[in-house]
Amino acid sequence: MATDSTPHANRKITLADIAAGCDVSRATVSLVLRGSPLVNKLTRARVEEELRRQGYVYNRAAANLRRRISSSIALVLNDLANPFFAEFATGVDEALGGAGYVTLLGSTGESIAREQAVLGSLLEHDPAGVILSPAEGSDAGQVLKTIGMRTPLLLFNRELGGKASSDAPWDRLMLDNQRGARLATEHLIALGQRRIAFFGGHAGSSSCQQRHAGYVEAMKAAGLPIEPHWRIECAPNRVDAAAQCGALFFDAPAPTAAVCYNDAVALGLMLGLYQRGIRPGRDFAVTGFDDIAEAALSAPPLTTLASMPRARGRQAAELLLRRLGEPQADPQRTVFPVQLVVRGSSCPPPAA
Amino acid sequence: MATDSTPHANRKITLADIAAGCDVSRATVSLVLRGSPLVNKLTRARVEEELRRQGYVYNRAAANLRRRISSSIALVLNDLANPFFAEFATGVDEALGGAGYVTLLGSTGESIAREQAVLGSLLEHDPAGVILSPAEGSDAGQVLKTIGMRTPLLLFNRELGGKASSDAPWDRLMLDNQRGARLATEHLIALGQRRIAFFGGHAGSSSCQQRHAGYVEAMKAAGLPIEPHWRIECAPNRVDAAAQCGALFFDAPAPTAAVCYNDAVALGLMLGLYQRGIRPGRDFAVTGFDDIAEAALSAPPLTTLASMPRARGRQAAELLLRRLGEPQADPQRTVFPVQLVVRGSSCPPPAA
DNA sequence: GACGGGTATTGGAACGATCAAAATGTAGCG
DNA sequence: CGCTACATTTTGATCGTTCCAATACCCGTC
Repeated sequence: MATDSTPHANRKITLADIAAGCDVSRATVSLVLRGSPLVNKLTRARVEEELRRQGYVYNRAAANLRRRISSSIALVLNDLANPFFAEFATGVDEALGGAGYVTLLGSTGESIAREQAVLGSLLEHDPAGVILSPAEGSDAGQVLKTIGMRTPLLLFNRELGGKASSDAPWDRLMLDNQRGARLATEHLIALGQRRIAFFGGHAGSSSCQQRHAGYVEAMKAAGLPIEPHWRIECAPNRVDAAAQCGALFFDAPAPTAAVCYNDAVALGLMLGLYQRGIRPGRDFAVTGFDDIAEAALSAPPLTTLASMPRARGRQAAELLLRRLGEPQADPQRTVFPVQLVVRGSSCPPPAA
Repeated sequence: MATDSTPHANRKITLADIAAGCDVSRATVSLVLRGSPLVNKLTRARVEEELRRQGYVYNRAAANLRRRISSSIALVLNDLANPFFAEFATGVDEALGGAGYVTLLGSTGESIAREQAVLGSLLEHDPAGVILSPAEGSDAGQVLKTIGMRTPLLLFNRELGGKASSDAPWDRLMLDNQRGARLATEHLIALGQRRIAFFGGHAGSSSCQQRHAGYVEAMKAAGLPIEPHWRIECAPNRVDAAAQCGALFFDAPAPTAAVCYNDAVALGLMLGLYQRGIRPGRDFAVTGFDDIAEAALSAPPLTTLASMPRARGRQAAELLLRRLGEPQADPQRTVFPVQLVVRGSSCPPPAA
């Protein structure tokens, strides 16, 4: 069915081939490709026919080299397998694709070494900008050194360590972690909870610190005590959270509610609670963070904070694209106000 | 802290800059960069120092242009937000990164039009190959036309419509859908189930057809009847599955078990069952397909078929890389034998 | 002191596109 | 007929890298 009048040379078709094929210069073909009004209608038709006939595909790399521009954006994520980031990536790709950019993907798996390697490798492809959700413990100096000053960086989700935030030469898109955790904690307090734990995450990560700070803020404002053993660390995934569940109950007084670092942790904790015969949403209140798809569908459905990752992805892309337009403007910090979504997993304490 | 002895010109550093900086030719610098044994130790040291001093970054696009090779692979997925594909993408990126390739990402959101657009756009960046999990209803002729004969294609997860499979000039990596669904159905039958529905997915998709065929095969082999209203279609996501749950019980005889198109559907169905007061894993048996992370953590945990998407991603990358090495070899079809994972959601029928 | 044989280095032409400037052709007009 | 005005097309240099052939140099030998 394909129009294969041309024998299959094992070489790629270039402008020169088209030019030769319909007896014009390379420049004219180039003008046709870019829809310039300078070319004669008849010529354009002839050239377009020849393009189709030979099955020409544009070589954007060559064009970009000459024009000294770039049409790709690097997207580097600490954990693509996490649905939150998968949604985010989808949003980024949507928005970038719409603007004619291509997404160079890199996943670091929370490894700083891989982050460096991936950034270095992607930068060799000369992206117009970088969207980075850094690995835990990633350092500003390191990142700045490999990215350089020329390529705009948009930082998502986490701050980088080691350098004062104020003079960082990049834009940021963050979630309002502190306020979110405060809202969740206040919600539990309003339900009558008094012994509330903060569960999950690593104390080293900036988002975890912020969420914990929000929790502390709400507890203090309500005049409630905070026991040291109500702070349990664990890796931000279900499996580790389920495993660490027991730690909540080693010492008295045991908590009757937990503000969790994120949804993955909250879902894992609920599983752990079930395994000990404790019913989340009835005997023990749980809140999450992120509002991933399964939060609404767990049993009980999870009270959490919605950050709308796909929309954040689009937003990140738009922020970066705007930055490309005005490279000199001051670095900008955007904070998205997460929203509390109340569902069945939060409940009053069991009648003592 | 950065070694900024060079004033910040607003131009990128090139080979020529380095060459000028330490008084050698561009060719020599190029040799140093590629670790050629031809250059003198002393010269090499001088050049390397200068590279560091000026903060040179390699321009792979320019090099690829000259060498007429490519160092990127396009990865086009029908639904990146689905954890199954997110895991797959992670695996692909892992393996490609390890082999020095960069991943060009594209997500189509199950739209054929977007698939065409995305493929076209990515191809302009001249990838060495393409890994494609096609959108539902995507047509072989169309895809072949935009990809052309030159760029190797690895098809994942779904077949393309419209062209005979046998003469398709691309490799494929598929899951053994039919056998998987047969295993699940046989498992339910062995538990004593007799009225088993096939729930979810679109009848148009090849994977759905294959899974349904496996179900039919097992039912027929056991001599069990299949009622037409035991085949419920729905979009392959939780929300639609939960909404369609009721359709299972419109007509008698109602099923007491369901083989679901995939895990997302199974989890949605379980939610729908709960909402009608039916307890999955006790009153009604459910099986899924994919073994996504949350399958093990739902309540009850989901009996399903493990396909290990991250490993499949690595495998897909390896298959494509091997193909790049030997472009002339015959197209290859690889089928991964999924494994049945028995968990709590499958149970005998309630004692009639 | 011309010659052979390493070792190290280099100039200049590619790769496939774009851009600026120059070159065509074609009419109109005094 | 010569001149400008306009529309269309072409020439040749260029982007940053690699390849190829050529060269420069050093050392030892006849």
